[in-house]
Amino acid sequence: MGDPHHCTEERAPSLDRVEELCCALELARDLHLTGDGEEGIHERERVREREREMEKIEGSSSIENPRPWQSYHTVYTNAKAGMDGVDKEKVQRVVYEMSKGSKYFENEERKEAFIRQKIEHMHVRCAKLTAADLSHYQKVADKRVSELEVRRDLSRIWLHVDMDAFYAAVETLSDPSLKGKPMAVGGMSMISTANYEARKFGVRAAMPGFIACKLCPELIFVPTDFKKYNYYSDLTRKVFCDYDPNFMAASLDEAYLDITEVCRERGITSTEIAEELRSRVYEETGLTCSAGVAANRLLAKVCSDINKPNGQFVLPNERMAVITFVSSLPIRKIGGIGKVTEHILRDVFGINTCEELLQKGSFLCALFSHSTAEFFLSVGSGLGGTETPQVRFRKSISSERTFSATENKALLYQKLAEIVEMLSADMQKEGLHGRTLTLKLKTASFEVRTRAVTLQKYICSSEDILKHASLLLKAELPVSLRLIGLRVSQFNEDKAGAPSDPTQRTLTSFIMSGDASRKNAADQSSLGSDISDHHFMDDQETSCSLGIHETIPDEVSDPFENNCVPNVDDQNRTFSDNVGEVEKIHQPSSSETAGKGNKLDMVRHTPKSHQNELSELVETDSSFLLQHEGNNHDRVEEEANILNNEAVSSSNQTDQFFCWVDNYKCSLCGTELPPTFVEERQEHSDFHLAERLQEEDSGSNSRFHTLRQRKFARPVYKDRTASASHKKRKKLKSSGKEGTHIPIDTFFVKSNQNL
DNA sequence: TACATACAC
DNA sequence: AATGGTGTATGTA
Repeated sequence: MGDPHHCTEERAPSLDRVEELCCALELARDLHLTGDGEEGIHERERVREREREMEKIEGSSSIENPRPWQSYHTVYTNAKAGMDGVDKEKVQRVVYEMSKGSKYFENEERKEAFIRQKIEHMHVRCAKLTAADLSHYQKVADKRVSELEVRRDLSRIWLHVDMDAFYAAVETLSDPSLKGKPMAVGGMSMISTANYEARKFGVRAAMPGFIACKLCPELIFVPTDFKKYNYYSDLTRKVFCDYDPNFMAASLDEAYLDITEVCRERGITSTEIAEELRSRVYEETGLTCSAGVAANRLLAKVCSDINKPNGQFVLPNERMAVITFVSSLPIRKIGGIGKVTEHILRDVFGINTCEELLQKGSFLCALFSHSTAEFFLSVGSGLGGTETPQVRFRKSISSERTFSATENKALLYQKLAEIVEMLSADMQKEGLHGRTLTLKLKTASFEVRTRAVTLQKYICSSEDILKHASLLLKAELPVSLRLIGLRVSQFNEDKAGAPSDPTQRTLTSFIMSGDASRKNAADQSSLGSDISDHHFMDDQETSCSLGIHETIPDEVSDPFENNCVPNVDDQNRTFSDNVGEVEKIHQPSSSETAGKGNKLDMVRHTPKSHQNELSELVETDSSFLLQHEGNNHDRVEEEANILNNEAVSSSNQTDQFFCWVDNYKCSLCGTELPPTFVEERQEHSDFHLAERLQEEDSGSNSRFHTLRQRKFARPVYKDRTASASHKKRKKLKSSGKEGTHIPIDTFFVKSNQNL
C-alpha cells in the first residue's frame, strides 16, 4: 500500500477532459435525484417479492423507483475473488439501506449525478459525429493500433504474485482460532481485508465495518497490525528475490517478477516456476498466494486473479492466445479501469469487453485525449508493461486524519497541528524537504478541497509547515470539516526518495551508474521493501484526543472575534486582540532579527531560480514591494506576507507567550493538566501556537498591522500587504467568508468553472 | 502551478 | 453512530 516504487505505467488516464462537454446549467437542473430507474428491468421475481414486502413495511416511494439500491454504485459490490455464491442483490440492498440518507450517501449521489451528466454529453458528442468524422477517426485508430502492434513484445515472461487475503491470513496465522470463521481486518468505519468466509456474506475490503456487521452479524473484527504484515511481507520478498532480484513490489502483498531469465537458466516452464514459487512462499510463511503469468504486467495481474485463492493461471506468450484472452475480458478487470471509467465506457459506447475497445476505437479516438485513447487501444490489443521498470522516487509525502466533523476553529487548528507533527516527523525520518504544501480538507458533507502553495524555500520542520498550513486553512474558515490532510511535494532533488533503510543505499549508485539495465540493479533487492511506516489507522487511532480541549470555551477558539483569549497579566505574552494593548506589549527586536538571520542563511543555500532571487529580495528588504507596485504577482506578495508574519512571530517560541503555571495550569486559558500529562501539555501548546499563528495573520491583515506600520513607518508596505491578502481571498473563491458553506453550490460552481 | 478526479491497495 | 490513509497520474486553466 502506498509503496512509492509500485508500478504505475498502466494506469488509465483520467477522463476529465469530458468535462469540457458539460454544461453547468443543465447539470444543475438535472442533479436532483432522478433515480436512474431504467436500469435493471429484467429482475428476478424473488427480488420483486422482497420488494413488495418492503413496500408493505415502508409504504410508498419504492413504487416510483422500484429498486433504488440498484442505482447506488459502490466499489465494493463489484465481483471479486471468493464472491461467487453471494447474493449480490441482497448485498446491494443492505448497503443501500445502511447508507441511505447519510452525508456520505448524498455526496456519492452528487458524484454519480455528475458522471451521468458527463455520459449524457458524451452521447451527444457521439451523435454529432458525421460519417466523415468517423471514417477519419477510424483511420486514426487503425494507425495507432498498428503502431502498437509493431511494438508488441512477447519476449518477456512476467509473473504477478498476490497473497490471498493477506492481512486476514496473517491474523489467522497468529490466532488460529480464527480459522474457518468470518473475519475482517479493520474497524467499524473501514475494513481493509476480509477472509474468504466473510466474503461469502458479501463483506469486502473498503467496505465500512458497520455495513459488514449487518451483512454478517457473526463477523469478527481484528485491528490492523502493520508490524505483522511487514514481517510476513519481507518473508515473501526473500522468496521473490530468488526468482527475480529486481522484482517490483506493488504493495505489501503484491509483486511483479520478470521470470524470463530464471525460466531460461533452469530450462523449465513458467508454470513450473509459478508452482514452485507459490509452494516456497507457503513453506516460508504458511500463507497461500496466487500467481498470474503473462507476457506483460498488465495481463499477469489479470491472470493472478483468475484462480484465486491459492491458484495460478498462465497465459502463453503467443499473440493469438493473448488476443483471444483479452477479447472476452471485462474491462473492469484491467488495472486502471475503475468504477467511473467502466461506467462511462459501458453507457456511452456499449463497451464491456476489451475486444470492444478495439471495435469502438474510432469513437474512443474521437472523444478522448491522445493518451487516454492510447491506453484503451493498448488494452484492447492485450499490451501493457513489458519493459524493465525504472527506479521510481517518491514524489510526495502526506498525512491526513479523519475526525468527527467540527466547525470549532480551535479544534481545527489543533487537528492541523497534529497533522503537521506527524508529517514533519515522517519527513525527518526520510530526510525529505519539499517546497509545495497542499492542504486537503473534507467538509462535513464529504466535499473534498485542496489548497496549495509553492514556496521559495524547501521546508521540513513542523514550524515551517504549520506556519504555511495555518494560512491555507485560515482562508477556508469558517467551515465544518471531517478531515484535514497535508502533503508536501516538489522535493529537493538531492534528498528526494533517499531511502531511509540502509539496505537500500544502492539505489543511488544505481542511478549514478547511468546504466538502467536490470543487471546493474541487482544489489537493490530490497527495493520497495521498506514500507513499514504506513499508518493504516483503525478507529481508535483516528479519533484524536479531544478530551483536554473540550473545556475550552467556544469564544476562545475564535481568534477572529474580539472576545478572544482572556487577558492574563503575563509579561511573556506577545499578542492580544486588544488593539490598545498591542503596542506596549510587542517586543519584537530579538526574535525578529534572529528569525531573519536564519532565513537569510537558508535562502542563500538555495538560490536556484529567478524566483528565488526575488524571494531573497523580498525577505531581505520588504520595501522591494514598493519598487514593484505594478507587479501583480499574488504569489510573491503572499509570500512576502507570510515571511513578514514570520519575522514578527518567529515561531517555536510558544513558551514565550504562555507558560505552565506551577507546571500544570495554562497561563492563557487556565486549563489545568496534571504534571504527568506531558503529551497533553504538548498538544495544548500546539493548540496555542496554531491559534497564535492565526491571530498573527489575522492581525497583520488588519488591526495588528497598524502596529507594524507605525513601528516601521512603512505605510505603503502595509497597503500592499493588505491588498495581497485581499487578492488571495478573492482567488480562493470557494473559501467561505459567507458564514455557512453550501456544498452543493460549490459543487456546481466548480463544474461550471471547468467548462 | 493549482485544483479536481480517478485509481490502486 | 458510523464510509480510511498514502501515493500516483492526468487534464485543464
